[in-house]
Amino acid sequence: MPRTKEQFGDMRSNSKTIIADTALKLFTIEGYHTTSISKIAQEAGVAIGLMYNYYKSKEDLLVSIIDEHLQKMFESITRKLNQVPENQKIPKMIDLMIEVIMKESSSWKLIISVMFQPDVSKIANERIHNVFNHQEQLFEIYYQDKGVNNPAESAKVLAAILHGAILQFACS
Amino acid sequence: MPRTKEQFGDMRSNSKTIIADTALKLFTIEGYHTTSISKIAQEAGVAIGLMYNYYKSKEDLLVSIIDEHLQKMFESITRKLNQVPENQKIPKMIDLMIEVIMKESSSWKLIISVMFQPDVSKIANERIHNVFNHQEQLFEIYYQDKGVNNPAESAKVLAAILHGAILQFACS
Amino acid sequence: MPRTKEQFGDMRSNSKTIIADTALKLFTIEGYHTTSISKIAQEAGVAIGLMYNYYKSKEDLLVSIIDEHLQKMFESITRKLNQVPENQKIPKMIDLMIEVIMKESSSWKLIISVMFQPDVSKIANERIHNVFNHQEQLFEIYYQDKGVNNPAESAKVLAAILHGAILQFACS
Amino acid sequence: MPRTKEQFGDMRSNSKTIIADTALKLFTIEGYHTTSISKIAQEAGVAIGLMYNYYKSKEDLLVSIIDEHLQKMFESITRKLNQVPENQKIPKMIDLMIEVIMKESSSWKLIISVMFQPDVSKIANERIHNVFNHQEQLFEIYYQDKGVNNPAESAKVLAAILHGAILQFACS
DNA sequence: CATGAATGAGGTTTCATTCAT
DNA sequence: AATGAATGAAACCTCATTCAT
Repeated sequence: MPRTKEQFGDMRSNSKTIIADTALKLFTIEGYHTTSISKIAQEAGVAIGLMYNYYKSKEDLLVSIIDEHLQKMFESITRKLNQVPENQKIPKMIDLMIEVIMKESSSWKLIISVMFQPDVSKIANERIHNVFNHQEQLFEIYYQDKGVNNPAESAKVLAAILHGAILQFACS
Repeated sequence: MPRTKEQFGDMRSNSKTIIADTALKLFTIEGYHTTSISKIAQEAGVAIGLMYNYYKSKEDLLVSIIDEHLQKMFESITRKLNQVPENQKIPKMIDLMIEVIMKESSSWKLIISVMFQPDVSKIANERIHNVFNHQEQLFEIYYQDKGVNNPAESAKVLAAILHGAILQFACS
Repeated sequence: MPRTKEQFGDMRSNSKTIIADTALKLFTIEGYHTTSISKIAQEAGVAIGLMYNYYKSKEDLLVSIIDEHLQKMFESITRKLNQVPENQKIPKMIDLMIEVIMKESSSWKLIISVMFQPDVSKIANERIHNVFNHQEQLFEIYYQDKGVNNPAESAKVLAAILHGAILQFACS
Repeated sequence: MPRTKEQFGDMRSNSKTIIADTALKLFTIEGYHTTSISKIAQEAGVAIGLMYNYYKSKEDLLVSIIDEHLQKMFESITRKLNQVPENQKIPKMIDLMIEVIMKESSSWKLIISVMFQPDVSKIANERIHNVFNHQEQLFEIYYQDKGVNNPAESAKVLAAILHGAILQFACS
């Protein structure tokens, strides 16, 4: 009698999580290039080939991990921001970001480090920079609405401070 | 007429310099792992094997480049600090560091990026962190001498600010 | 009500037939090596593992398909040849072969292509060549009985023409 | 003292020839997919990686071998056809083709077999079919010039006979 | 009989390093 | 000092096959 759809779904979900978590850990500690697929498999206690049931390639694994974390963070933040009055959204957003980052610092260390590793993965790199650029734009709109003198410049400064702080934290 | 010893030395130092400069450029733009020795050789216009006349390995090349730049910076800074009264040495040091970094930003981008790339080279990584830790200690001594309340903490903060600024600059 | 033995047999034969037909189609279009078991299963709408209920291996699947078609052809031909006077058997055989091949050209394209693919399967390859060699021997006996001068040579020529024609047809 | 350009050129040429010849032999005997790169290297007496100094990939190796042989054949044929009166060019061309094929039968076995192996390499396959289609067009022009009734049809028949003959020969 | 996640041998490919000249 | 062909370990990746349910 074959397993049910649900049982198979659970198996997949479990394996995928184990692999992604192990990869995240090793990428963070050892770095992306020096972490081999077989090392991940060994550490995760699965066969080498299993990763390829869930991810197209090593790069796809990295990008997926990063995407998932970025998405999770922004989902959670966006949800919480709904209950905040318009003119306090940006300060609150900064608070929330730092909160999220502190709660899941290990995965964030990876994300931060990828930002400074041009050779890790151009794709992953672009994703992250897009996110940060997008944030700067949000800041600019915020400053425009507030009638600040030079919103673009102010947004740049705010983004620099925020991202600098994240960075300082993640690398401590 | 046979070449003089100096001319040989020049040639050597010439090829060596070209290789090191090319490597620095490529490491910074493309990253350490994605820059192959043959790419460096091609870009530098020399044979693949030539690098191994000057450096033991690819890692040694990286470490040497970094060491050289760190050393050059601290030599230059130390020299200039001799003419500065004791109690202004730290502020002056910070000025000088930023000045040096701005003048040779491309090499500093590499150094910074290596700091965040655990997989590039443990050795290079350690060197750099040693330098930054050493600097923190200097700050601590400075604050002790000044009779500041909590010199260790103050040194940490100063170092964080300085290194954060360097980082912000290097990654802009 | 429990299923009868026959119903089970039908189901088995159903899945088996679907798998074999799908495999034949894909092997012909895409080639043997580039057609994966999972592709066949997907296309056939069954689980990957099911194939192994019916066939020992991928190679066995191929050999079985080929064997089945060869056997079916010769059974059908032999049956029809019984009603033919002895001295017309060979010409009739040729007619029948061409008829069969034209009726099931797609499967024959596979068989032909396997003949020219040493790397597909040594076993399958040998089977097919045996069949063709066997046919040549039949021709030789036929020519001997007819008192032809050089029966071996004539048989070879006849076989070459026939098989050349089959080939030309199958690859058009 | 480094080797001269010429010495290096000879080395390259020798290695490339050894690899291509060995590959041709193995592809013909064992087939493309069942011949591994390491088998070729071993048989050729060189390191596994050497092939990649000369060819981009295994497929590129195959395509290059085929291209080279097709080109060599048509060059040689075209050269010889220059000295033949216009209205005898096609018959002469057929003679020459058969001559060339008989002289280098082993490489032609590979080419023929690739024609019937859709999974070997779509690229190689297309190249070969282009050549044969081109030839059919030449035949058509020839028949047009001769004022034959149905030149397209006649060309198709002539091509079929010629290529059938080549095939019969190559697979004997 | 049917399922598909899991396995791992074996393939292709890369590239730091060596070495004869 | 300089050359670049040759090496081969080790990486990534594929896919036929197994097996628990």
